[in-house]
Amino acid sequence: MKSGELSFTEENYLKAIYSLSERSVSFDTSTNEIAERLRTKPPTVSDMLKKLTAKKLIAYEKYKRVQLTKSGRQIAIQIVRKHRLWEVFLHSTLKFSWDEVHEVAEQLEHIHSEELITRLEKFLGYPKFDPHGDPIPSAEGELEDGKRINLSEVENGTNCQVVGVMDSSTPFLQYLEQIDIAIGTRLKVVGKIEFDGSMIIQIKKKPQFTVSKKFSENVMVTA
Amino acid sequence: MKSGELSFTEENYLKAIYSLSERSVSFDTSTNEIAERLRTKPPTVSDMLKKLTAKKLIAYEKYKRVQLTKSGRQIAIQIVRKHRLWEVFLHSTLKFSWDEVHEVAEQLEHIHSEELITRLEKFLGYPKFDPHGDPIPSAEGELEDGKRINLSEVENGTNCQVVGVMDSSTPFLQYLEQIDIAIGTRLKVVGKIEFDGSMIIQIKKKPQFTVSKKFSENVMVTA
DNA sequence: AATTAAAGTTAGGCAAATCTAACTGTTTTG
DNA sequence: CAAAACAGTTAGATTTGCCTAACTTTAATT
Repeated sequence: MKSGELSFTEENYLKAIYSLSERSVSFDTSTNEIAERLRTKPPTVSDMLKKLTAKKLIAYEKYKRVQLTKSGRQIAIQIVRKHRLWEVFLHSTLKFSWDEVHEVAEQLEHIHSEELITRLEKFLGYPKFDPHGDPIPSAEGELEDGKRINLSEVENGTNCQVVGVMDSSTPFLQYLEQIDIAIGTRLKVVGKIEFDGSMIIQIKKKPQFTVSKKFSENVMVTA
Repeated sequence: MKSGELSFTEENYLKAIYSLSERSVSFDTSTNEIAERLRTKPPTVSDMLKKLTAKKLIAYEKYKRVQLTKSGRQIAIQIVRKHRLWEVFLHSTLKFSWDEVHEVAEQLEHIHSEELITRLEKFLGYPKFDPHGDPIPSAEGELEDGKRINLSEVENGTNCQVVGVMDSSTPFLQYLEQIDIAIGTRLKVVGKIEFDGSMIIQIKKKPQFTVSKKFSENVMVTA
């Protein structure tokens, strides 16, 4: 391991602390939560927290809750970025299904090479969201949270990108597949029908088609 | 690490033993050679050799030389396979140069996922050689050593794939680039000129062109 | 063949990451 | 508010991979 680089394990701790903190009001988390997330035991976490404190990656005092420092968060975000870019690669390029990508991405996210990620991102066409619809941080760590809105709220003539669904029933997913819409699909709203809220949509240069209000209300997009 | 899976370190030892053995007449290697290859010290190697012996991955007796067992070699070959497929990915897909791919592939080769390699190989179009012209073992561990011959020896009307060069001077490499020939390029010999040994070549559906005998003698291909 | 040189192995130790068992602090609650 | 429950830490052991120093075996050389 090159000097300055973190170990696989340290990176996993930062990632866990990051994601647990994000889910909390006070942007912090606890020893036990981390232990549970990483399927390890609290004493192990206690040890690591001391180590990460020494490296100034977390702000932590005995018996208190844990928060990432600015540099700790920066590193965590870079790992998330790598994880999500690899997920896009696995899904879009290698045709893994949505649910198969995570495990492998967990390994790939720890590959150390700036250049690799830069080129991978370029190859993938600078995607903004992973196959689960979660946003991909930029190289600078910016989390563009292009507010996710309902397709039904998109204005006429606007381009948007599909980032998730509200309904994950089989019929709905099959319908999506049939009309060739998936996470990441970019589409344009070319018309709306006042009468019943139907929408006319265009994908790339394919023929336009119409979807119902019920449909568009179940698709999440970002501008 | 899932049970049965080898650690990063163990995999590196097998790979080192494999490549050092291949280069020897008796298909074996020594403690010191391994230590040097892995930039570690002989006692460390001694320890690991005991461990690998216990796992029946190597045939080894104290103070004697080391050989891989059948299963050890099988595993080593799979690692080589992964390494070379990743090299192709880095070079062909992500446009890394020939000399940049190795370091990153050293990390990627240890990702554990059969499915990943299966899909990666398919995506890459089942390449037979890596960017350095070394053969890629099949999923079954077969090392197709489609004898590398001189392009000048290829018969009229035969398809072949470029696997290496004899000359690596800048002018030659620049010429290769200019006429769009790289490692992995598939081409067809469509004619030969008796007079001076020139060759008429076709790549995919591009226009045919002629190369000199001096040129074709410096290109290695496989049938 | 005896001695030196080299190759290889033990012994003992260290650091990282993990565990269990026992202890200490904090929180909840009757 | 005291006691139980929970959360968190320390202590001490284990495993893996690595090291140096000292020893042993094999090989080379005079």
